[in-house]
Amino acid sequence: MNHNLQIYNSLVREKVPFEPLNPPFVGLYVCGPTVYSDAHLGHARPAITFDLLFRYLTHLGYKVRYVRNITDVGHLENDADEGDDKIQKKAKLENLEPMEVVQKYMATFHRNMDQLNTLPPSIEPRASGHIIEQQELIKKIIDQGYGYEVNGSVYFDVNKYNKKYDYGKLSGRVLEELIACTRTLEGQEEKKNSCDFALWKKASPEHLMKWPSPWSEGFPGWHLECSAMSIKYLGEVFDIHGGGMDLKFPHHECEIAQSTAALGKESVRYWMHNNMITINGQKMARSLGNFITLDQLFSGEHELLEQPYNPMTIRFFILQAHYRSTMDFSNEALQAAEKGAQKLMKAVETIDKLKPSSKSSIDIKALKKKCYEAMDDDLNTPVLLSHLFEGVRCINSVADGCETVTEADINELRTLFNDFVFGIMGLQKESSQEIGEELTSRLMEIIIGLRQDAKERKEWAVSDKIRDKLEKVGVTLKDTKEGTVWEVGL
RNA sequence: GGUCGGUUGACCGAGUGGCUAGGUAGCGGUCUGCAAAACCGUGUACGGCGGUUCGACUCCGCCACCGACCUCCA
Repeated sequence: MNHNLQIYNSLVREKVPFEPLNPPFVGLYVCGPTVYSDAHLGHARPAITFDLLFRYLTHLGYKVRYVRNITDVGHLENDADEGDDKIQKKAKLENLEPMEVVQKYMATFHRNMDQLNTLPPSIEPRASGHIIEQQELIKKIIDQGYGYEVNGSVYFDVNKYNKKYDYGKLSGRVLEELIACTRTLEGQEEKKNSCDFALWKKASPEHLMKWPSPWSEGFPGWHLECSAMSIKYLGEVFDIHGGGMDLKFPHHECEIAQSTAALGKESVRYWMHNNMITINGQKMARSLGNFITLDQLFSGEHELLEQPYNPMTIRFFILQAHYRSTMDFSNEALQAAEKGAQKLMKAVETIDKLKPSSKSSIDIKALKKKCYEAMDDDLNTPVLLSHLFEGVRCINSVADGCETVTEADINELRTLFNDFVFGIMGLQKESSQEIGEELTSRLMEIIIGLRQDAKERKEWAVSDKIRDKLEKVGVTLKDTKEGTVWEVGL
C-alpha cells in the first residue's frame, strides 16, 4: 500500500510529509521522565503518543530505533541553576541514596508503562550512565566557542550562539525579549547573561551526585543529556524528536542550541510535541500538586476518582483525542471511554462468530483505506476510531443478519481490526487473571451486601450459612468495626 | 506584559467554505418472559459582534473568556 504519512513538525508549525533520512531506518528520540516520584496521568500521554508512532512506523515497515531516556541526575529545582537536584531532594526526604530513589521510581514507571501496554524503547539510556559523553559534548561546545567556564561551572553562551544561529526558533522566542523580561534570580552572578544555561555545574560539598571533570567535581546540566545521548545512539542527524509541549522551552530550545553549537548543524529533522492533560482546566503536573498517579487511577484510590479505571480505558481515553489537543480529565469522560473501549473489544470478538455469505453488502476495502488515511494524517486517532466504530456497526449488523460479508471480507475485517486495534493503537484484552480478580472482588461485594441485609433482618441462620459456605471454599469473612472484610486463605 | 493555542450539542471529542464525524448519556422503536446486548430512528452544536461570499461552524477583523509557555514540569 502506498503511504503518505504526514506529521506535524513543531519547528515549522505545519504538517509535512515524513521522509526518513535513511529509509527504511528511522531514529526516534523521546524525552522520558525524571524519576523522583510516581508516574501520573500526564506521563501516560507522551508514552502512549510515541508508542503509537513507534507502532505505526513499524507497521508501515520502517526499522525504528526508539530511544527514550531516563533522567536520573542533573535536573535542578529552578532556573537559577542553583538549589537541589530533584532526585537528591527526594533522597534526603526519604533518607535514601539518590540512586535508590531512581531505582524505585524507575521500576514503578516501567510497571505502569507495561500496564498501559506501551512497547519498551529500543534503548533506554540514563543520564548518569553517560557522564563521559556529556563531558565530551561540553568540550566540543567550548571548542566551538559557545561555552565558558566560571568557577568550575560551564555555561552556554546564548548571546553568542544567537549571533550565528537562531535561539528561540522552536518556541517562537526572540532572545532580546527573553532577556528583557527575565526575572533576576538568585545565583546567576556567574552567568554572562540571564538566558545562559548550565552545561556543567560545580557541586557544593553536600551535593551527593557528582563526578570528576576537567572543570570541577560536579554534574551535568539537565538539557545536555538528551543532546549527548541522542547523538550517541541515533547519530548527529536523526529523524524525530518527541516530548511534551511543556518541554519546548527551555529544554528543547537548549538542546537545539547545544547540538547545533557542537556540530555546526541541526540534529533533529522533525520535532513532535504532545499536548497536556488538564484537570479542571489546569495542567496536571507534579509541581502543581494536582496530579493523579497511574497507580491511583488503576486502583481508584484518589478522592477525585469515582471508580478504578483499567489501563486500557486510560489508553483508549488518550487515543480518543488527537495528541496535539489538550484533554481534560473527568470521571464522566473516563467512564464514556470505558464503555467505548468495551464496545470495540467486544466487536473484535464478534468477528470470529460471523457467518460468511456469498456477497458482501459492506465495503471493507474502503473502510481500511479510511483507517490508513486517518493515521497518515498526523496520527489522527479520533478519526481512526470513528472509522473503526463504523466497522463495529457493520460487524454487529452482520451478526444480527442485517448485512452480509464474504469469507474473504471476514478475513479482511479480522486483519484490519487486529492491525489497528491491537497492533497500532496497542489496546489489549484484559487478561483473564485481571478479569477474574476484578470479578471476584465485585462478587464478594454483592455477597457481603446480601449477608448484611440478612443480618439487619436478624436472620442469623442465613448470615452464618453464607459465612460457613464461604469458609469451606477458602474465603474468610471478618466482621470488623469498619464493616465486613474478606480474605482468601488458599 | 510577550509568544502560542483554544472556545463545537448533556459530557468527551473530530472536522469541513455547501454533503451524518465518532464515543458516552437521553428519548422513541425492533428484538425480548423481564432485563441486558445489538440494530434502526432521534437532538435549532459550532463564544459574541461585524465583514468577505451565492453560501461560514469553517476565511478575515474586533471583542470576551479559558489555557500553555516565558521558573521545574510529560
